Amino acid sequence: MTMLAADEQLRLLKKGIVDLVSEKELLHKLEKSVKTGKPLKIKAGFDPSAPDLHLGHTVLINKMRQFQKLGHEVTFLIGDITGMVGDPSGKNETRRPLTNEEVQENGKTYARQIFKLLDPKMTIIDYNSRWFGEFDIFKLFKLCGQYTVARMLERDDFSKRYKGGNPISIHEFLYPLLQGYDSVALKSDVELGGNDQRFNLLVGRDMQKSYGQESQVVMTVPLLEGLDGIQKMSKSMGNYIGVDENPKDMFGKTMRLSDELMMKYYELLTDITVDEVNELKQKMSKGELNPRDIKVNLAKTFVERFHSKELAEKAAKEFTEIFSNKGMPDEIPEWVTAPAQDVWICKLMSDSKVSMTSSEAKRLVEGGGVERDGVKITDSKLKLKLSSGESFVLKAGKKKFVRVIVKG
RNA sequence: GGUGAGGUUCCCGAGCGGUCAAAGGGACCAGACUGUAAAUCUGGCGGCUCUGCCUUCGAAGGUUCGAAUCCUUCCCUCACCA
Repeated sequence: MTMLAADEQLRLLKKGIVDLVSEKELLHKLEKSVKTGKPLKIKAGFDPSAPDLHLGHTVLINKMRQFQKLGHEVTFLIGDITGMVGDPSGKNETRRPLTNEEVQENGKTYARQIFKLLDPKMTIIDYNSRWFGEFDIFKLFKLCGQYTVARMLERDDFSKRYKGGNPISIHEFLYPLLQGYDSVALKSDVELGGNDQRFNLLVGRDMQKSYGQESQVVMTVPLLEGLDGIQKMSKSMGNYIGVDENPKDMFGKTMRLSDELMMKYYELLTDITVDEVNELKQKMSKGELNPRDIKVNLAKTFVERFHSKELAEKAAKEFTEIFSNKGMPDEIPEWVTAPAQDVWICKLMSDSKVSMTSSEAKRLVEGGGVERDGVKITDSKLKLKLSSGESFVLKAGKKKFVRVIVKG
């Protein structure tokens, strides 16, 4: 493969990033790579315990792909050892070590997801247990000796917790060191990460220097805000769109974004240019375009990227059915029960899984959120008679449906 | 090791012997409104065989007719001192 000129590569890579430490070093590395024909080693680390990628990760993965397209060697590093520590992000406990099988399993899950975006032939998947597995106490001493407590406390998260009187366990200090050592083990030229990883990535630079290597270039990408528009997108916050999610949810969740957030998603997650984004914004404020249509388009883009064009169309159609035309989805889960007298509506709802508990069901009914075949139910004490052969649709809130079928 | 302050329902945080399933805020759910939203307003927000019953206020015991509230021991966190 013939490589693009170094300055041209740099120009492309600089797009859509937050930090670059440092541009000069990156240019230098690129020049050397072009001259020798040797690709740069690009590293990005991932947590093994939650192998579900969401759109937030894809910002980073897109950047990896960009490097890949330019001919560089991308390593998708699964931190199966660092994962036991957990990145210090609040109250952390040492996590249970994953078994070998679990690590393998999660690795496969990751692979399936990233290869929707990355080229399988050009991506290396590695595990940091490969070098930490045989790390002994002496090596650990040496590693710990490379850094000081004061420097560790520079990390925003640590200093906040420390000042705020919140606990910090010693092992949490280890996390940045271990992550930094990963760069030493991989001899990485560039490490990519989310903006919140800045500190850890910079430690990697120091570590490499301590171990006699040239420091890696650090590049961070913006953190994607979650569906709430406040917190960053994460699985634990529940404000995410997963790349593995079914078309219906992926579409629905996108449609629930605020207009403002929608534009951010356009900027960070699609290929359209800044100018085009601005044009869309203008047309919307002038009323030439309906924001809803722009959002539908975004939702389709996502479903298309992670599933297929057909499924994107289907999801769009179904969405319009349910919400705009107040219809019902094509596929409603079915729940079969035996004929009975005096079945309490709330019990029926909890049994058929349309609500978690009967108390919750009661609240839903009293709040006017329950319909039976399109007719609102208002009496939370309602008893139903279920006779054989009967079937009807229960709707709880906007999104939950169940078709009750009486058999027997 | 010493001294002081703490651990309350998903989170923050009030309560400090009965009127406490526990104020207030956030998150969340539902209804109204809309363009699917957001914002706003309204209601809800432990469970159940639901005008009652059961479980919950770090853990275990105890005092009391009655404890989140008092006592004892233990566990955990923070601050200052060593």
